[in-house]
This record gives sequence, C-alpha cells and structure tokens, in this order.
Amino acid sequence: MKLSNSTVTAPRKTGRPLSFDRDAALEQAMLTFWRHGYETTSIVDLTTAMGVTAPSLYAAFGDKKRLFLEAARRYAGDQDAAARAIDDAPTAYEAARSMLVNAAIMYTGDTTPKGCLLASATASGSAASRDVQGAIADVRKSIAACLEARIDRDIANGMIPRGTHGPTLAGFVMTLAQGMSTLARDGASRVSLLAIVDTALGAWPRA
Amino acid sequence: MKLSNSTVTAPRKTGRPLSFDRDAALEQAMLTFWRHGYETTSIVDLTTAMGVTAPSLYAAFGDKKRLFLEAARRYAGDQDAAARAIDDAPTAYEAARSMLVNAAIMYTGDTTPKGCLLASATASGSAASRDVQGAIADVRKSIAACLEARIDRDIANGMIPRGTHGPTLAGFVMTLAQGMSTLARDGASRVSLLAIVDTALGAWPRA
DNA sequence: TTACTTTCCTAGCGTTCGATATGAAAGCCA
DNA sequence: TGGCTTTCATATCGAACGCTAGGAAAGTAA
Repeated sequence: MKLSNSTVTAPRKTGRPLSFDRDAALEQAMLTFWRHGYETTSIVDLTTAMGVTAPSLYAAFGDKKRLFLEAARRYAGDQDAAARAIDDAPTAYEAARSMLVNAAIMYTGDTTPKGCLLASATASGSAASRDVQGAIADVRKSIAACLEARIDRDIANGMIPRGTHGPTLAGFVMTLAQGMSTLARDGASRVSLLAIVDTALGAWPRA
Repeated sequence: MKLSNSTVTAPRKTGRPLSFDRDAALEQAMLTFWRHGYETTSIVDLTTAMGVTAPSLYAAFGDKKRLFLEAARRYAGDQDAAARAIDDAPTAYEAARSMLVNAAIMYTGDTTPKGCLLASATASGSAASRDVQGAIADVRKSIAACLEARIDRDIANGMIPRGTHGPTLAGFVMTLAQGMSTLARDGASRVSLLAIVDTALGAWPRA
C-alpha cells in the first residue's frame, strides 16, 4: 500500500475519447474525501461530486481504495518538494514554523473543507480498511521523519541546544499540525490557529 | 443532540429479567466505537463485541446513535467532575498539565484502543451523521470553555501575565490533546507523548 | 466505408447496512 | 396454577453498499 506511486497515464491514440476531465474529477473526489472521510464517503457521493457515472469512475480510477489514495496523493502534493522545503529552510525552527503556518492556512480555506484530509479522512475506520489507514499514517510518519532529520541537523550545528530530543520536538510539531485539524473542523478561524502556532512556538528550545 | 443526558434506568419489577450485564455490554460498545469509529462500526461489530443479539441491543439502547452517545458519555466520564477538577486545580498551568498528562496516559493504555474516542470516532463522517459529529464537537468545546475560564481566572489573578490571550492558550492545550490522539493511533508510546507534553508546556506564558 | 479500440450509459449483480416482526421463553404476582 | 409483563432467538425487511456485465456510441486507422 504505497502512496508515493506516480501514475503517469499515457494518452490513448485510438478509441472513444474520455468525455470528462480526469484531473477535475479527481479534484472533486479529493474534496469529497476531505470533507466526509474515506469509508464514510459512498460511491454515489463521489459520482455525484465528480459528475461521472460509476462505471466511468471504475474505468478511470480502479476502485474506491485506489481513487482515495490518488486523491490523498493529490492533497499532499509533491512529497519530494515538501521534503526539500524542510531541508532547504534556513533553520529547523523556520521549517516547523512554515509548516504550521501553511497548515493553519490550508485547514481554514474558504473554498475547501475545514481541517486536514490526512488527519481526518482515516482517523478511524473498520478493520477492512486498515491498509488504507496505514498508508495515510505512513505519510504522516514520513513528514515527521523529514522534520526530525532537519531538527537533528540543527542540533548538530548548535542552532538547537544540545540535549534537545529530536523525536520529541518533531512529535510536538506533528501533534500541533494534527490537533489544529480538529480545531479547524470545529470552526476555529484562521487567525485563531495562527495565534496558537505563535504561542506553541514559544516552546521551541533556545540557547 | 445532547450528550449530558443522564439515563437512570429504573429496575423492572416484573417480566423476564435481562440476561446480560447492560453495563458490561455498554463498556464493550464503547471500546468498539473507540477503536473503529462511529459510522465505521457496524451493528454486527457491536453485537459481536457485546455478546448480544441485535433485537436485544435495540431494546436496551434504542438505536445505534443513542448507543454511541451513551458510550461516548461513558468514555468522557462525569463532565461535572472533570470541570471541577479544572476549577479546583491550584493553577491553570496545573490544570492543563494534569489534563494533558492524563490524556497521554489514557491514549496509550495496554488494554484499550489507542488514541481518544472524542478525537477519532467522529473525526469525519457522512452528512447523515452531522448531528452526532456536532454532539461530540460540543463536548470538546465545553472542555475548551472550562479550561479557558480557568485561564482567565489566572490572568485576572496575575498568575498568568496580563496580555495573555485566554482563548489562544486554551486552544493550544486542546490542539495538543487532539493531536496526541493521532500520534497515539500511529503507535507513539506513552513516554514519547509525555515528553511532548513536557516540551509543549515550555510555551506556557511566564511572568 | 469498414474494422478496431475505447468509453459511454442502463441496468442490476451479490452483499451488507441499520432496524424489526414474531412467537416462544422466563421471570413476577395473584 | 394461571395471568401478565418483559426479554429471548429466529428470520428476516427494505435500502444502501461497492462494483460490473453488456451493448450502444464515438472516436482513430486502414
């Protein structure tokens, strides 16, 4: 169950052309999963939002599980680019701050569902979807690992006090990112989340 | 959709006696919802865990929604007692610390599901269960309000620096509590969550 | 025009969902 | 013992679930 699998669909040369915009349909599927979760979104919900019949959905995306994973991939964006952004930040502090500010903004968009797809869509689920839950958990863990590596670099550089525990600090940032999703879903404003980020970063270790 | 409704079932005097322990059955239902979420737990899942047939379940608990709300009430415990614990804490800091430490412990029990039922069971869901999602969100909001009131008292007392924004500080604590649930579900240990709490409390405003 | 490929829509597959009708069974009270 | 009340287990109910068979339709290639 991998999420980082890039699906490069070669354009067909013969046959009846696709009558819908695959990319736009995927976007609508992503928004629907974002709002209602993985298992709690039905195929009818999806076909309605995507403007496509069920057989077209299955022909274009495989099945519900694959569609969700592709939607999640679209939501998370280019993971390599995100990793590079963390690595290239001037400090681990700036990497964390930028990550949390971006999260606060992304969770409170006017034209998107509230909260974070990666935090809510598989927050719970039946035993039958354990593999999907695991795939999304792996995305979270890879972000945490990336952040932790950046923190370790700053500890080695002396930009973060020696004795600071990297996994704890990275876990702290992940906790904030995940928790803010719930607050956003509960109606918290962008301003209030940004204020929480400011307060939270007061815990960042100083020399 | 209230959660604080106390159901005091008067013991029957006539008729065939209940053949199962209602309280133990509710406990199992609570654990099942905790592990698998509200909508993603089926009636069969529940009857299996509770050791009861479907008609018995419906006779004893009404329907799935009422059973879940009663299970959530059981999970959250006495809300008045929790509110009193926050109010009676020596400081808002101690109230927050105790709340977060208890959360870290509760989310990582050996004999219970990981994470927090209030954080995960309705983290997402279909439009049909919006009322249930709202009821659980209200529990979160009442905890936040209680914490915020305690913080405001300490601001007034001068135990927290003037100019501190109460809602933000309360929101910060709620963010941590909710976020830790995800980390616990992802396998974070009790020790690691407690370390995150320690780090996070470094953000608490000092005079 | 005639093959050939692919997508289209209609209809419906088998399964599981939450919830119940029904009559037998088990306890009180007279 | 014989009512009376309530719970019991069996056997479903209609609706929604994820998914697909089958043939018409729309394009390319010869």
